[in-house]
Amino acid sequence: MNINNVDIYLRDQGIKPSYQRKRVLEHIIEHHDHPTVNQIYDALICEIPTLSKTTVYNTLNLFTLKKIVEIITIEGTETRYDLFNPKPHAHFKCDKCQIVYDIDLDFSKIANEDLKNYIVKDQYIHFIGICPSCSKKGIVQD
Amino acid sequence: MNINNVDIYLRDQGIKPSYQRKRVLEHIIEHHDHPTVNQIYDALICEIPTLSKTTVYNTLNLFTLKKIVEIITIEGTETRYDLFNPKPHAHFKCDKCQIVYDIDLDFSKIANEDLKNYIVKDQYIHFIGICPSCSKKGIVQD
DNA sequence: TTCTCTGCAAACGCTTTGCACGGAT
DNA sequence: ATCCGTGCAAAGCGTTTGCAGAGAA
Repeated sequence: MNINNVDIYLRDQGIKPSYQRKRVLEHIIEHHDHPTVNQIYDALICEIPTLSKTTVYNTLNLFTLKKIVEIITIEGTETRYDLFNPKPHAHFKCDKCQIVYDIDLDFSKIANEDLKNYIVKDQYIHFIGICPSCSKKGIVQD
Repeated sequence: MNINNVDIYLRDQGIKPSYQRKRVLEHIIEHHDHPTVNQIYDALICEIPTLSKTTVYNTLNLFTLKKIVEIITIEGTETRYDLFNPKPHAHFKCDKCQIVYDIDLDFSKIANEDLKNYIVKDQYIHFIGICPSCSKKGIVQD
């Protein structure tokens, strides 16, 4: 997604562009690693010393409601966020570097016989393993 | 999976077949709806009034470690359990009846170009929607 | 003034941990 | 007597809620 002006973009979505909201959105735009609430909080607390986690939660819940971001559930314990992406795609989480990558993947190809009587509203695919960057580094798989 | 004698099966896995452990395993064998810890606890508390949730957690963690059961993460908040199934398959959760179904699905078909440099260790697919039983009942999709 | 965003503190739900009792070997 | 499974109570962790004060319109 291309958001040139965070201020105008938020206003267009009917959201008051407070400093905190703009910084959270900017962080998600600039970091494609699908950060958790804690990662966003830790990254912003330096420049916004008064920031509270509640505000990060409030903001992300608001953004999710407005379909600005989407929730990615990979491990049960951690809720990760990414810019909303209407294009079908999967996620890959690297065991080593913990980064979550987007993978282009056409879900329609996997629609099969066993699903034909089900009405599918949403579909989620994720992979766990070693990413190209980590396997190139020769880090041994355990 | 076919487990005729829970007692012998647990012993074969190197697990002492206590009454609680046998009942938890039997519940999972008899219920293919991928129950949560609470569902298992609620189902067993009637016949085992002294049962504690800690024991259910202990037992399921032990079973997971021994690859007797596996964890299914669909919504972030709820950890569901099923008998370990080495055969590749996906899950479908019905929005209406909340039941989680197994779907036969060959993951190899979705291995694609964008994944070719990734070393995939695990793969998870799940769908959300309306199951055949609920859509037959004419329950309207919202 | 009025509205609403922020952020502290407390509550909440799920899961794990510490520990003592009791049953099995 | 030793080992280990159980279950209570408390702690831990991520997230939500209640609420008062600050700031914007």
